[in-house]
Amino acid sequence: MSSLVCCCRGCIDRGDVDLGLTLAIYNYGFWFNGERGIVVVDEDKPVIAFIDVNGCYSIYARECSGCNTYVERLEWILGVREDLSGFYRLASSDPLLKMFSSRYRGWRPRSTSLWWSLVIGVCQQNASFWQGWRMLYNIVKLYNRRVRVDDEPILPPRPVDVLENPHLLVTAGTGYRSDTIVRIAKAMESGEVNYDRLASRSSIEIESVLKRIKGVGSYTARLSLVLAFRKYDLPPIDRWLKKIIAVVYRVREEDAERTWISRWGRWSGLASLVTTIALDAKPLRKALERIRSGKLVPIDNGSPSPTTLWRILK
DNA sequence: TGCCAGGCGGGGT
DNA sequence: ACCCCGCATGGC
Repeated sequence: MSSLVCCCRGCIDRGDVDLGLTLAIYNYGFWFNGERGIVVVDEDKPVIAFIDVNGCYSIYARECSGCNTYVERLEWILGVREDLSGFYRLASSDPLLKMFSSRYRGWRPRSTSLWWSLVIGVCQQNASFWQGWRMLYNIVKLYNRRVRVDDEPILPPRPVDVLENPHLLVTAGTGYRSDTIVRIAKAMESGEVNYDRLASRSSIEIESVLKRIKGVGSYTARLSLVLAFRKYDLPPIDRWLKKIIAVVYRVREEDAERTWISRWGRWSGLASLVTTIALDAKPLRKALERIRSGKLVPIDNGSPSPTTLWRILK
């Protein structure tokens, strides 16, 4: 287990970003407790940040040479410099997302590593929201990668951890998806897929490279564009969202993607993610009921959803 | 019990 | 370019 030392403390200028929302949504209790979040700044070294909802952070690493870089990366992960005014301008007149966008304006997507975004996508394949996030939770808990800071926080497994003990993926309930996760781990380890090399390329190019991994299709690759690259021009559209688009905008399902992109433009991928939050990632049937009754913001009745996950799975 | 769920690839036409 | 099926698993 790595022992980490505190490299730097400070407070970021969070502007109008609501770090409470940003840290809470789509997160687990071991990485956010309502006051303070743990952000993995660099999975490999590793570098982690503790950050309070007020923006004050401390960054831990094995050695402290690159502290300014770490702070910049922390800000990028939290999206505090990201200008979403274009998205909100469109959302303010959108029948599906205007309610969410006016009440959750301070939220930003929280980025993950490329590796972890792909694992997230694979766990969502052909499964419900709850099943997928439960799998992901099991993976983190079973690999139990820890670093030595006062309370030994848990980190996601690295590709190498998964390759050392691939069978734990099955124990985690990923079923046939485990082979895909292993292939992703190999592609990352061999350098065949590399974040820094991809980051400067276009979304279409990144998608096509990621799709070379068997088991990674459009949906998973595009979810990575959103979560790992903060590129939103190619939206992840699964059968859930496709159906919702068809109903809300009264188009044929085959026209759903075109409709979505022409409506949201460079914000399409963000709009996809926001839709899942606004509808509490309910299964299709219930999501459509929610739309019919106009309940287009998260409802906290204690049941599992992107906004309540952190209070349930700890 | 049997069916479905926020995909995907492979095999058919 | 389609259509269709199977796929591990867990929830209902």
